[in-house]
Amino acid sequence: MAEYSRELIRQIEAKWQQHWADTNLYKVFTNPALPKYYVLDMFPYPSGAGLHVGHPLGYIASDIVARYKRLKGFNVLHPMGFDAFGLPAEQYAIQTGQHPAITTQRNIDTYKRQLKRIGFSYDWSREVQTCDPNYYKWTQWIFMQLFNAWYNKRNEELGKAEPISSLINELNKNGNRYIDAACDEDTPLISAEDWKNFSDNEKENFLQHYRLAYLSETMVNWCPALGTVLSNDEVKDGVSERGGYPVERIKMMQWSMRITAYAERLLAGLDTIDWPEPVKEMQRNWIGKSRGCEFYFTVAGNPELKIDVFTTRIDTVFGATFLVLAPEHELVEKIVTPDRRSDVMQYVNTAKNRSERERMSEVKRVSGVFTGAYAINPFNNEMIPVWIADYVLAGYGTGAVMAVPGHDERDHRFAKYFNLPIKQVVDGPDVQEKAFDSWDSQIINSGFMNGLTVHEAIEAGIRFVTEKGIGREKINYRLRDAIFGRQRYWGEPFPVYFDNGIPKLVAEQDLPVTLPEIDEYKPTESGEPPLGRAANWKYQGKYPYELTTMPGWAGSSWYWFRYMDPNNPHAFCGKEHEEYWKDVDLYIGGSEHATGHLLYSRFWCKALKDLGFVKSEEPFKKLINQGHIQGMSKFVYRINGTNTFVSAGLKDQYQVTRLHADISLVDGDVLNIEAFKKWRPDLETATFILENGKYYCDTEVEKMSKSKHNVVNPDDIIDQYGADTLRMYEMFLGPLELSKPWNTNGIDGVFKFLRKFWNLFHTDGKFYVSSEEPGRNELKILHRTLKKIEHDIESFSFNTSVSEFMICVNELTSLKCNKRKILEPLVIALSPFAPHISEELWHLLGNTGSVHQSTFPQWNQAYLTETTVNYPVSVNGKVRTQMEFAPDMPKEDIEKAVLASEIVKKWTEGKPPKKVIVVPGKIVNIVV
RNA sequence: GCCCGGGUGGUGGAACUGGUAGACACGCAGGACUUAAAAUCCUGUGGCCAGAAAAUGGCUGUACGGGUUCAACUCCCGUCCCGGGUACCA
Repeated sequence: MAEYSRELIRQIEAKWQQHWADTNLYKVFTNPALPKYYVLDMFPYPSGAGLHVGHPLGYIASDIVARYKRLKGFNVLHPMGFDAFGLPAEQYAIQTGQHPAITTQRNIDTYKRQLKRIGFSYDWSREVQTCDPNYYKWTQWIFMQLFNAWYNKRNEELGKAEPISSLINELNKNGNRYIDAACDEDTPLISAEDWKNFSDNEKENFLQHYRLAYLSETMVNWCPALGTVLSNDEVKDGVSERGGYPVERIKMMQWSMRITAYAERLLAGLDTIDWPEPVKEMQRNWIGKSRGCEFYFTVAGNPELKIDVFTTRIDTVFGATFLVLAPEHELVEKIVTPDRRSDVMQYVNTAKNRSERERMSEVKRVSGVFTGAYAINPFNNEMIPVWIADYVLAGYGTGAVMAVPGHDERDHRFAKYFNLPIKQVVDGPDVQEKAFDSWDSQIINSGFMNGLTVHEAIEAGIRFVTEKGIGREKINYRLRDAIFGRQRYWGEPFPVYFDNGIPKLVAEQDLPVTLPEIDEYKPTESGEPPLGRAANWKYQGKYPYELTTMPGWAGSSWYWFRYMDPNNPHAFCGKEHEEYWKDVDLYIGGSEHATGHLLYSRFWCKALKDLGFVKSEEPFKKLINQGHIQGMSKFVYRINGTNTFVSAGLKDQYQVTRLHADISLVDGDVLNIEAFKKWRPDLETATFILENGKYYCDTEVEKMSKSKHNVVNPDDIIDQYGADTLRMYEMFLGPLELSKPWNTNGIDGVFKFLRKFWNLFHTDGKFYVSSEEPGRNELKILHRTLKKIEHDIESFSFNTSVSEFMICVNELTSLKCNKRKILEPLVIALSPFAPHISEELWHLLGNTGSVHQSTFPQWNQAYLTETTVNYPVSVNGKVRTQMEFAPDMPKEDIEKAVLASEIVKKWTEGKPPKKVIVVPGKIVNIVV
């Protein structure tokens, strides 16, 4: 059994996977004596379709790093688990009545079976599942900590979360007069007396303005089809990301998370972590910090009515020719003049009822209405009209803007449409036809600002409003508080009950609040969430529980801590474990989580740190985004109204419908007609119009998904080539970060490489290695390879390490090298990439322990120094010849030798060189 | 529109802080082995040109147009195309 055959591979891989599991090879323990390294994959949602070849791409990379770090002496934490709450399982439950826990478990089993076949070095004893009550007990517990916390901006430089008790103390003493906290905009100012006189109900309502997890009436994205509320990032183009159902904006009592409290720290922290620049940039944009000025205009003839505006361009205030309020703005009612009232109210109503989708798709359409009121510009006392338009958003800034059509494109479009005046106040091209939006010009036509630069004028403007007492500098964020809940069954229940309408936390010893059984997974007839169906589901037998459940991101916002101490019944993570493992050294996952999971996780990590539960400010020190493996979809063409399919080249002659054909039915571009007919009952009677006796399909690169019938299952690749080939091939495909379509074109090359490697250890079909001393040449090959592999893994360039292995094996093969002293270190170096074949050869070499517990061989520069260096010699930048010189030969001598060369003389045509450049160890260039 | 990435042979891709472009692999072509095929092995393979052919040699070439430099896939300016993100954020 010496041939590296399919049968042998199957045996080797099964044998070692079993052995590794039996001996708990990858089990890891907290051990402060050893340096730690934490490599994490973004845990998957276990979908019913199983794993496809795209999933393992990142997992293979992280597994290579994990194994390599172990060989380098690190204590490596490399866990895997499942993000198991989610809508698909619930949708399936609604359709079939099957409990989502059952389907979820089944899917997890499939995933685990598939993952185990690839030979990952996960410590499965640390697996977490977010739907497991032992896990979500702690998700609930963290929610309780956030409910019991507020954000004190006076604590430390950028503020810090504190227990709610410190807020209550202060309220008892001084009311909220001296408090600077992250809280709702509409939080009233109260005295200690007011506070003490509040009823319990009033006290709780007041505290809700401050809690990090709080209940409030907010505008939410309600998706009637899914029966749930969606977060902003789950809505794409006005429809739900999952399913594509319409979404509307409605007001609803909702749990939210005060992530805005952390805006500044989330921003600042980005400079301390090694993440891809695009992801950091996305988070910066998402947080959307802008510095500006907030001040008010008074309403003409009604001086007690003040309209607050926010602007980043106070330097253009003399160019403001009208004000615009959001339709939802509370002052609209008060300022509208009687003659304009009916028009205004009509506009406000349509604007409010316009779905998000309409507003999105009509971004460029101008609409608005005049209120009849005028406001006074405090800078020049000019009266300017006040309008209402839905391009001003109620949720950002103050919900009102000063419109400067000369220097803002939206204001310009509006002014043009309604024929409002346009003033130029920044020096530059004429603004009547096009707004001029410049940050580095001079201010003109602007009273005391004349002659100042934009930046100087902004400072002057802020000073003006501050001194006049009508405004101040203001930092604004685009970031909104995160809605935390959904009207669904398959999620974590809140540890909350209602006592007289007041939300209260259950006692800690009553955790977890487990999901009750219900008869159907739909909302109740009265429109309550599914949990409303649970019979007699009351806290302590009398208090109603909160009926919504936590959103998808709850369980994933802290799971990396649970892996550190996964089975602890007394804490979400034991202190000693948390202090040892601290944070994730390497996190690999898709960039689609840039503004969701990765932002929420950073938020929870910071909050847990503030409250003293963990030590790290940032959860993930280094992040790599792996690219996506796309599918190659195949298409067939059915002639409309018939069951006849026409080959791709002839489709233009007919009216056809384009349909996906499963890729297993297509060989190259040629359809296997017999298999196609058996694919679905309706195709049995299909007829075909062929080209050259064959049916050709069209190909398109698309996302790999079940619905597109282009999924490649890793199991099939493993059946054919083995897990080691799959692993190395996925790495060989190209840089980890790149997205690429899956094709197996090159897989034979990788397979052949492994066989060649195997054959180095075998002579005439028998295992045989020689104990002869290796020659200089062999040692050079070995050490060059070790150096390159080490460098490539450290820089996450796995495709080039596979190439280097190939070069090495090609060279050793042509040298017929079978020397133990060369081959044994190579087995270790290869083991992170191809763990099974390496383990087998390691044992054939007579070793007893596992290769995965050996030590990565150290390369030695002494074997790599060359006796001569090959210099390319170029004349006027064109390489004309090669010359060998000793590595330490002085520049002058090289120059002389080069100029003496016949070939060089030929190219210089005897002319004296203008200049000779000698780059030591690199190149010689002669300029004539 | 704006913000990030990225454009290199027939294909996937390599090229360290500017220093021999196309490593490695696939595919393709030719050859060896074979009755034959598969498998395996060997040789060649960016394009154009010269050479009967080989050896060899020349020109050209990293999306396009400029520039900096002894030297540019790499740096700078402009244009085009592809991918991702974002979208009335005042």
